[in-house]
Amino acid sequence: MSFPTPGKPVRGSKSGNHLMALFDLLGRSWSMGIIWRLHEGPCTFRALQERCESISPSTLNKRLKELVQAAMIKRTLEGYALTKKGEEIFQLLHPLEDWARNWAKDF
Amino acid sequence: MSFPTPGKPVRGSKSGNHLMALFDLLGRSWSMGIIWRLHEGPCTFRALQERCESISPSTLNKRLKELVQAAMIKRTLEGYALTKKGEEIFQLLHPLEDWARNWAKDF
DNA sequence: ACTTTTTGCTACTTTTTTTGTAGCAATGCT
DNA sequence: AGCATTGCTACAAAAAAAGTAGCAAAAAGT
Repeated sequence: MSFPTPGKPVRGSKSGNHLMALFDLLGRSWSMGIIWRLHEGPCTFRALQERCESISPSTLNKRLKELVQAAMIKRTLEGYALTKKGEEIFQLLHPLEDWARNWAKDF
Repeated sequence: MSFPTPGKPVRGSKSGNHLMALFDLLGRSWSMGIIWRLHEGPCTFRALQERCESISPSTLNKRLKELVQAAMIKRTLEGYALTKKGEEIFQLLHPLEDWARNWAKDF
């Protein structure tokens, strides 16, 4: 199993532009949700599945493998956890929360 | 055609948590890429298709309709363009570019 | 006014992703 | 030993995305 690798063709860039590779990775179902939920703390596969409310084990497994390969998630004695890079991505996504709150008002 | 609406069930939240709705929307293929490319300036459907390098018209059309409904994109005399909200989202995504550059070094 | 080009799609089929459900092997607890 | 929990895998079904062709409307050119 592979993940959208910078330097290889990805969605949005035949030459594998790094940003497009990142968009391809984060733009898969549940990617951002998993990172978000994992930030609450390391946890087991099954617990993570529950945090996500409705993810199937097959999808969770696939996404986890990709994110591990992409160095955003690692396995620890306490289960799956964000790496330093994963934590950084979380911090970059963080501002979306407030923005989304505001955005939601219009619906 | 509908988009992940805050307040209604979305991927990651049965109650439609606004952030999960946003993740659902942005986490569809090409969503972030389209926003990114549109920031270069308003343009026509066909031109946007070329900016995206490899998007199919059916997917582009679907994504555009969703993003228009989500108030991130509007139609103008010059073609499709980011709205104020779309521009804000772009600004929030912007830091990902530098991060991705760095991340890419490890592959 | 009429031809040509460009534009914004739609229609349709194929391929890929995601979902949903069942369940099994490994580990740990009692 | 027996039972519960964990981390998955297998498989089928549904949904999303890709790929290709082409048409109707508008714009541009002559």
